[in-house]
Amino acid sequence: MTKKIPAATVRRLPTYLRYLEEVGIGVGTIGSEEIAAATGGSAVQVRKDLSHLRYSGTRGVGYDIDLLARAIKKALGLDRTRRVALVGAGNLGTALAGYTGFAATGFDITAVYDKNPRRIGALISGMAVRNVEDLVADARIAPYEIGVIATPVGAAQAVADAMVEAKIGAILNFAGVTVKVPPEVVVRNVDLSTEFRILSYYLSR
Amino acid sequence: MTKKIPAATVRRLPTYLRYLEEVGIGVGTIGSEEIAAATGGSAVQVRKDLSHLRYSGTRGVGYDIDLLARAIKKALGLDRTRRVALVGAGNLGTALAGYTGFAATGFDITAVYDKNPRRIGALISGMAVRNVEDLVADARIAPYEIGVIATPVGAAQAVADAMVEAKIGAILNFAGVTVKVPPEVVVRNVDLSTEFRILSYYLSR
DNA sequence: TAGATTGTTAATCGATTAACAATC
DNA sequence: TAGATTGTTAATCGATTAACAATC
Repeated sequence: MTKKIPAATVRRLPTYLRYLEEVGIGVGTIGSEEIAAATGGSAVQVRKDLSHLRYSGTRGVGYDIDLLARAIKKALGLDRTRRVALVGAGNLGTALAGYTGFAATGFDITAVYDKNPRRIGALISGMAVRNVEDLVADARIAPYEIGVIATPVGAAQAVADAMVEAKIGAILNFAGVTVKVPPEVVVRNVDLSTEFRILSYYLSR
Repeated sequence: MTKKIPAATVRRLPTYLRYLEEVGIGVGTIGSEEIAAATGGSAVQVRKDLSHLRYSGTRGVGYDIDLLARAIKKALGLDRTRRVALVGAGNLGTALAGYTGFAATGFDITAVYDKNPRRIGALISGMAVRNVEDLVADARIAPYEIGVIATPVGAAQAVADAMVEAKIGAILNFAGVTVKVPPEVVVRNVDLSTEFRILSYYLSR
């Protein structure tokens, strides 16, 4: 177990990494000023964030892009592939299943599930949609680490329960409703209407 | 201009409101304890958050659901409809355009844009996809307040530039890359790979 | 009045920023 | 050595929590 990284830093490290991947790994060095400009933060904050990593930059020079990217990956546990189960084969699920791009490597969406018989068996990104009732049994054979909920509101809690039963440790919930899970399961919620409403507040001032 | 609400509170108010809408407006009162349980926070935090509103609860009783919902809506500027322009008519854009549900009322996705000639003219949720080059001119006739970027990485900055030129004040960016906009434009970023990577950190400890 | 529950003040905790030391 | 840039310490700021007063 490595040293704990502050939550705010954990949220920003992926953005830094994404930028490093964009400029291209193995292309020399980069300064905190450039990373900050590209990711919308301040240079001090970038340096403070990066100070939690095992790797340090070189004063007067900057950070070696390759080594920095590796250090961030290591710190975020991105040095291994994680199996992902996606539940919900509607428009959103289809969009998520088709998600590629360099930043998505390391997350292997192994199967897509749905409960609608019309969708079960259909092909999405080359995968035949499976019955959500098979999720727990499938996980016994090959465990999932991450579950993605891309169902309508009404189905979300049942899906979360199944994911917990399948011993999934982290859930990404797009369903627009808070799901209840045991405290050891990590949940992140992404909801369009919540985002709109937050923006609305800042528009109105 | 009303009193400023702390950023952390602004992020949570939509979740409270969503829950109130779920239990049903006009059904009596509700306690901070129940709101906390349903939204995954603590009761003190709920009360502290709600103390920023114009409306106060009743000691010994709780909050009137109807009045509380109204007060949150008012505070978030949800007492009016906002026009939304969605750019990117792929899987994700289609999913977002089809988003409905009570929480989405008040955000009127008026038009969907794309730059791919094959998609222009196609129907998405009853709207004919328009050429993204028309965005600025369209906005001159009827302004948009919010822009949603649902394009691939490569197109995102150009779309953001067009949105700024169209005088859009708030952007919801699903493109997985940080876009540069003037400081008065509010941007929120939603990115699948970033979410996966954050979850990865918590899985690895 | 007693019980329930909100609202506020102060303390603690965590995050950001300023200032500057370190060192390539 | 001088210039550039990182890394750290301390100060400030903002968010959360504890304790309790207020009041229905």
